[in-house]
Amino acid sequence: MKTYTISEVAKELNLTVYTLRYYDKEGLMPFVERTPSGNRLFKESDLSALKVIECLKATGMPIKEIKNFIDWCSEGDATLQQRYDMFLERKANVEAQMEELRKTMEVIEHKCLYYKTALEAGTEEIYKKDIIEINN
Amino acid sequence: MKTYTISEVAKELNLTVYTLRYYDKEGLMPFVERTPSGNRLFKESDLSALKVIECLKATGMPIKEIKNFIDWCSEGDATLQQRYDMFLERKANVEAQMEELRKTMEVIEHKCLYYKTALEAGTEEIYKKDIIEINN
DNA sequence: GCTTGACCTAGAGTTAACTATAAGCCTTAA
DNA sequence: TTAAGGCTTATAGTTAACTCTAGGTCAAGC
Repeated sequence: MKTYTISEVAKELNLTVYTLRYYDKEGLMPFVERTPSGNRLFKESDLSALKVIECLKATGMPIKEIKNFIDWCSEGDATLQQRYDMFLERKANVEAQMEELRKTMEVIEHKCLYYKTALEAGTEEIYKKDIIEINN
Repeated sequence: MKTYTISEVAKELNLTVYTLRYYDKEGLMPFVERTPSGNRLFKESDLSALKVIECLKATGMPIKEIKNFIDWCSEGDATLQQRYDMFLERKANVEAQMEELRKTMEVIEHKCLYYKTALEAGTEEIYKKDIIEINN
């Protein structure tokens, strides 16, 4: 069975070895085994789990909450409902973030137009008396 | 002309007065005037500018870079191109964030399904030998 | 056998973005 | 005229998520 060293995993997941050790210290990787001399030995399934952790991080979840999830995973079937609820909550959260980004994008695009027009005119003075722009 | 105190602005923009003073200290609000006794006095146009600042923050722009933009604004027409370029860059950045969120959402939705199925079965053992899940 | 390089831990340092405190100044209502 | 409430500054503290350093172990190649 193929295994990986910490620096291979770091490369693969675009993280640093510092970050991986930090995650371990925070209890995010209780599943990673060691060689007889104490080096971390990552399995394929550990890589998968780390990808899920990265995904949860991408939703904006703080590490302490990710740790709760990992703990639930270790507890087995008894925590299936909590974990399901957590992912539903994450889903709602990501939807809200997307909506916020869409609104942000609207303003940014408006500004792009604003500056495009100003650049063509050579000045933004044209907007200074423009009530519409003032409300943006 | 209607003006606002710092706490009115904080309420309006869902920020704290601490945050507003911090922004001021960081040079994000050189336009805000003062009363004779030294209190900040916000105009409508200051609120608009703060909303643009909030928008830039929502794109993930660090405060120091927002300060650069504010400085450019003070320098007038000579910096129109820089400001335009900056907004184009922000736009690309937000698009990338949206794409990343979409990918994240796919994984989260997959996980929601996973747990829904596991809950219905009462166990996640059904997945333990499932090669497909291991690669997620 | 000894050097090199990758790994280990514990713990200190960094950074961004707040968040709070202390001490003090105006204005206003009792 | 004095007490309260909202403002001011300077500065210290907090938090999350790293990021780095020091000092050490271990396995492989010369």
